[in-house]
Amino acid sequence: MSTSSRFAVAVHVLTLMAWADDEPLKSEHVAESVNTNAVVIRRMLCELAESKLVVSQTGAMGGSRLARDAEQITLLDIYQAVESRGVFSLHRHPPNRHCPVGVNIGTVLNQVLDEVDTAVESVLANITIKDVVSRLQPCVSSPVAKRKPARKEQMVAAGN
Amino acid sequence: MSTSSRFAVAVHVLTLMAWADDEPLKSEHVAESVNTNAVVIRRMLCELAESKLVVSQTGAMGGSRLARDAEQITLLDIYQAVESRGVFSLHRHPPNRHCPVGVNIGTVLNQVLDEVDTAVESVLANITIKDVVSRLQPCVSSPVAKRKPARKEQMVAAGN
DNA sequence: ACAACTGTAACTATATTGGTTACAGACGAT
DNA sequence: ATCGTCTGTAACCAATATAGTTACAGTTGT
Repeated sequence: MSTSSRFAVAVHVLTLMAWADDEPLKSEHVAESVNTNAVVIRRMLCELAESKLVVSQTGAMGGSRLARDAEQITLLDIYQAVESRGVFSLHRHPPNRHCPVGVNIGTVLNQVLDEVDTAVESVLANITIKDVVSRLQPCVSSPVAKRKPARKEQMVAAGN
Repeated sequence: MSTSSRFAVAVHVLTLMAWADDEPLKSEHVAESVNTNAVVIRRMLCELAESKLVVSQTGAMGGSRLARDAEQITLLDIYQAVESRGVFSLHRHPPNRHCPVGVNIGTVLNQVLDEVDTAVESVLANITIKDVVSRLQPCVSSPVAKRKPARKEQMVAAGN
């Protein structure tokens, strides 16, 4: 479904800043860790700045850092800053309103999608960037991700 | 994030079949209700058939119907049949493994994404197609969807 | 045999994301 | 003051996923 890694990248970026502990990071440096182009990072930093999660400084010796403590930034804050829509979408074109199912399915689907969004949000609201940093340290020796088999396996650090 | 309406359409399709109560539906007829092309529907019906949610019959007087009772089909079944990946994706290219954050962020992110997937799945597992059909009837007079303001508003039955 | 269906291939169209180059403007250091 | 180092942003192109369309082979009831 989601073809976008925006959330993953945004969490990565803010984690780097928490790790750097208030020292401003250059977009070029962040891009190296994320393994992408610095402009992609700067675009994302602008969105994060609009949501008051980071502050950036232009000019020489500039860079970006967290706008507040790492334990005051939840993954929900990040999610809302960089992912504009909910988890699912409705029909591209509205269904046939002359069909008894078509005319009302949208209302029911919206109720369901709301339940889903709420569930996702409550998971994300309970994890802070500080939590992510803490979870980072214990796994120095297990560089490969493990996830439920149901999900198409996603490797990290694979060939680089 | 999700640019896909596959889940919404699949729920719509199976709801139609539950509504039709075992009478086989033609793809052309389903497409009319969904407001799309019959081939799009047939493609999706093939996926749903592979997951044993519907059965189709070729030839004259053919069509598709539910493979089992509407209360035995959950939205999780549908989700797993038509949406291949989890809610979020990891980085497109693996992060820099020479960075202390980059080398381990994938592991931590996968843990988080698993939590999210699990939350979504447990919501969907508790709603059946029969539930959707029941929720359909009471809303004959409120054709416009209402969702949480956080989500970009999605209208149904808008201009058709 | 014929008409009415599904299954499927082969396209095209559309949208979103990511990557790249280029450059204006901010700012610290000298 | 000006120079080098940054961010912010516009304007592209590339890659990917989904949706829509036409066409047709194969299946089946009548």
